[in-house]
Amino acid sequence: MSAQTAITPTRDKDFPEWYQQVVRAADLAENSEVRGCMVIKPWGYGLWENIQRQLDVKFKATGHVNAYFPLLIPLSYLEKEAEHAEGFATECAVVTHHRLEAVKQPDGSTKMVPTGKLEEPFVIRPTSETIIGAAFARWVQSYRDLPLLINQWANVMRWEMRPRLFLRTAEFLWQEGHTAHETAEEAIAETQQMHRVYEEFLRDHLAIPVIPGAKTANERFPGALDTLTVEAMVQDRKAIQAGTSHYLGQNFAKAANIQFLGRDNTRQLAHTTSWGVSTRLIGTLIMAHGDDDGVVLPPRVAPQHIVILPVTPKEETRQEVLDACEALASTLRAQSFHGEALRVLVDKRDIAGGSKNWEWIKKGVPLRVEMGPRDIANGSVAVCRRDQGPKAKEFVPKEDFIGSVVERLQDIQDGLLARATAMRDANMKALDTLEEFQAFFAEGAPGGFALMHWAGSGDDEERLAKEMKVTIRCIPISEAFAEEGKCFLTGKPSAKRVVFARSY
RNA sequence: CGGGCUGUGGCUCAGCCUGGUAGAGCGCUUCGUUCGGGACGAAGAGGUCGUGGGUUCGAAUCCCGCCAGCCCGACCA
Repeated sequence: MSAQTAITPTRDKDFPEWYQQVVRAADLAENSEVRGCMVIKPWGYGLWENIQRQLDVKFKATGHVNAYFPLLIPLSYLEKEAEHAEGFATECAVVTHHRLEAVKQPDGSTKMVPTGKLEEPFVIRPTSETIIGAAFARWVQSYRDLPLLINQWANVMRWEMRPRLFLRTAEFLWQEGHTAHETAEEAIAETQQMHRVYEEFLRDHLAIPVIPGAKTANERFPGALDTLTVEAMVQDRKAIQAGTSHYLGQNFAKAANIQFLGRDNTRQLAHTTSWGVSTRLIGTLIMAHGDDDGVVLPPRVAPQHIVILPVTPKEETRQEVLDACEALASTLRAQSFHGEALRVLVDKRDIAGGSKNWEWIKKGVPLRVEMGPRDIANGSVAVCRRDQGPKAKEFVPKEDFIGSVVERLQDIQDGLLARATAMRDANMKALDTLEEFQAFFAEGAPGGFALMHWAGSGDDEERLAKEMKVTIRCIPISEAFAEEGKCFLTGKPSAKRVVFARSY
């Protein structure tokens, strides 16, 4: 009965299957009866709430405010920006009716039949550029109305062919920032600022190192002039786009007619941006830090920082132990970690201690604290860290633990980032020739991020994507990638290396 | 939208070829023994066998339609 690892198969054996098992074992989410749509369970949603709250603080700190726009977009709005419309056309859910009629069947059952066909169908938003653009057009009259810095927390729907929990679902939760500016320079600066916010959030909150960079024209958001991305590497060495920030130029302003009277008394089009991250961050988090015993959560976003497990071997001392655990929890909750009160749960459920312990291992709680009669007598607690083995346990004086708990959490947070960074760096290589490139991504090879000199065309890029399933993840912003060289495919001069990888 | 596969208690699946009216493991409930620990034993609850039709005395099992899901391609946060 005792398995080596809590999750089978292990990451090495079958990474995609491991991922699915982890999502289930950690009780994060499940597939629903609606195709491609997931039920996010409390543990997974708690994670999202923390991500949401902490990002929201950063958005507010950079001058943005939240608003909410309709779920349904008039079909005609999507026809205004051709490139954008084409980009999303194949994955739109369309609302065509507005009422149902109950029709009695011969067998006595009732069938609901849609009636009330709509003159103009609505599209369930795949993203909200068009409808927010329409609002912006009403709100902006003068350069004095700019910039307009709006964010929306919402659900969107993209009828994906192949859904996977958190990574690609038909409906998903996200935030979409939409801003309008007087000048291109300001809009570009905004795009870059939010790109940095994402980079920092991934690094400091999710403990995931990313490579910030720009997408190539092929990979750009439909309708954007420039798409910035933060690319993370997860444990199967594939890349995942964790956040994007788009400079939209005047394309959407033109489509939505966002005009204003400028300082020089001329009518001008606004310069807009949009930027977003989604529940995909949770999938990224799982794949970046998870191990063969389940999820490993960075303390900053964990729904619970600490779970206290009362050890109650004897009925006589049971109440005493529970009281002591509650008292410890209260003491801990008075402390804070990065400005948030410590989240501490006392798991009083009357189930076998071992399975209870394993449940929290699988859920990835950063610290587990056991306290039983012996600990109370000794004034100690048993502390287990999720970033160490499931059996690793340290007995420490209770007062010492209380005094060091914040430090311990930060140590776990830092350790996860260090581990993820080491993993990424170990699988990132600068290569120079086509042969090296092919060997790097050959079947059976470990793969990873290949840093290549590139001066090829969009068609060259597409061919590589088709033939080798490898794409340019980004053209890094960092000067660390800058150096003179020759394109590995065309031999043309190149001033910077780009990141090639397989991706999610 | 093309190619392959699958739909059986909460979960994973067996049974289908060779029709006779439903099984296992896990999970769940109760009791007992354990218990700093993903325990053991016993008893028990739980199933229109995706759906509609056909063949048959009789269908989870054979035939046809439909629906849903999974995997492989094109698309994607």
